[in-house]
Amino acid sequence: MDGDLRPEPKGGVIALERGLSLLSAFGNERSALRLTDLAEITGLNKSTILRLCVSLERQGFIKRREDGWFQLGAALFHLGSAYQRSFQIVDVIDPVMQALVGEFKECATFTVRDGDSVVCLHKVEPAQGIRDAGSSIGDRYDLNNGASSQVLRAFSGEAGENFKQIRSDIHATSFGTLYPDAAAIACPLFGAGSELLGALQLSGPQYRLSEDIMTAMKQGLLHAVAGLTRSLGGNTEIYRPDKENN
Amino acid sequence: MDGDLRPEPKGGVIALERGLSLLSAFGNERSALRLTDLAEITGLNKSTILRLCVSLERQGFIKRREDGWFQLGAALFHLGSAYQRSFQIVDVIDPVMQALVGEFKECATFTVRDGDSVVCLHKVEPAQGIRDAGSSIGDRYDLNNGASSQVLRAFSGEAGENFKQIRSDIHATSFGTLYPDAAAIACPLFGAGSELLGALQLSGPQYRLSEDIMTAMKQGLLHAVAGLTRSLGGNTEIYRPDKENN
DNA sequence: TAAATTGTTTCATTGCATGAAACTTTATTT
DNA sequence: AAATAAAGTTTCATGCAATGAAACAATTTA
Repeated sequence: MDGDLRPEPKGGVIALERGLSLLSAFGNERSALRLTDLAEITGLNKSTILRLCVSLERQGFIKRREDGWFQLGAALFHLGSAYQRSFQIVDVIDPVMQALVGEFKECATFTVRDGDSVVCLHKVEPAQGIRDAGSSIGDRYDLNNGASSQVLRAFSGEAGENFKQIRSDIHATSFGTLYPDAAAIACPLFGAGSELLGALQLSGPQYRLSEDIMTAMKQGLLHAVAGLTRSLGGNTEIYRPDKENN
Repeated sequence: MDGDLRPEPKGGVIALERGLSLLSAFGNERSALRLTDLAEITGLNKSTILRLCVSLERQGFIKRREDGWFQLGAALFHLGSAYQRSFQIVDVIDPVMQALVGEFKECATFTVRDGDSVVCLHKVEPAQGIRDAGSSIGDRYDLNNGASSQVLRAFSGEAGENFKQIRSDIHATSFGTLYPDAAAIACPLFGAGSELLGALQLSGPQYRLSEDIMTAMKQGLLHAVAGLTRSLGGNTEIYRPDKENN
């Protein structure tokens, strides 16, 4: 990073992007940063950072602790929650996910597609013990080969034999794709207009997920999704395995 | 609003604050806004908004749909989640809150103080039925007279007879304070350094919360909090009803 | 005590954010 | 369908405000 994030294509406001880059500096694990850290990460001049932070703090996007460390502000949490709430689905699927987790004692995640990335909108974890600690709420990563990503890609109409297969199976599985000893199974959730809303996934350590259990999970997921689709006003019989963008 | 949000005190970056004000425009219920809406709410010139939005979108803080409507972007959700995660407590208290909700079939909320406002960091709702639909995750409001606020104020050392009482009771109740037919009971949660972390609250419709039940809830809460305080490395006997800032 | 690191303030320079105006597109009214 | 209104977009001259080097203060390390 060289702090030279002047809008490449054109248009845009440099000062704003610099301010946003300060916020994004917190996105990776570190929950508190010092002025110097921010300068290193963003490549901005310290004077500039200080000035930008005055504005960020005034609007609640950042908070400077008494010891001088910077932290994210409550405004972000507020807006982040608003973002999640804008997908009204979450409230509806939460109980269903709770039930699935209760039944299978494995993690359930609900992800949506956002461009070429995946956002984990919701996650329900089993009470305790070894579990999939992969993606957690709020995570955002590029589409990959995990079960959920596969589903999201397949039902966005991506071309390819495997995606065709996933569309006709109405589910995808993955074994050790992202984490060597994890396995997952996912299926799509459709809304009223038969449009893809997201992917519902169950995942856990491979050694616990025998073929029998995976089959049971598949049925559990498909059943759950059928119920959801119905309560979301969609038609349960809308899978069109042949639809494919080219 | 007149769009004239030039930094009052001094310092700060106008362009940045304008950009942030665009984000904040979504904070109140409306999950999608048109250009004109944004112009009305923020008082900014449409050209300016468009330019700012280029940057906001480039960094994922906003998303413009194909139909031209603006929505919050995934980056906010990501950072909002990071904010929540920075309070490591949430993971620890969630199972406890789940248990409380399971036992009493009423809503549990965990709130923290942020300056003169309260942020709802976590909420667990009973499976179904009538329930407290008051504050939900991500909400942020001024300190008020609800049970949680009272607790947060009392254990921040606020002066006053009632706060003194709350400190010695180690809990506060409220009946119809915020919503005419709701009632709530809350108690403080302390961390390792005996510092106030936040308030844990149970709330529901008054008609269901008889005196007996409130007593049971009080015991449930105090028991839960004692366990939490222990697992957070704190001393269970740290309540100092006499400590008071003046 | 010196040296190094981090945080803060100032200020002259000019880069870039700005908004009016002109224009296109979409909706609403007649 | 024509006329009108409303919403969205692009352009560009102007001057305001964002900038970063430098000087300074406050800390930490040697």
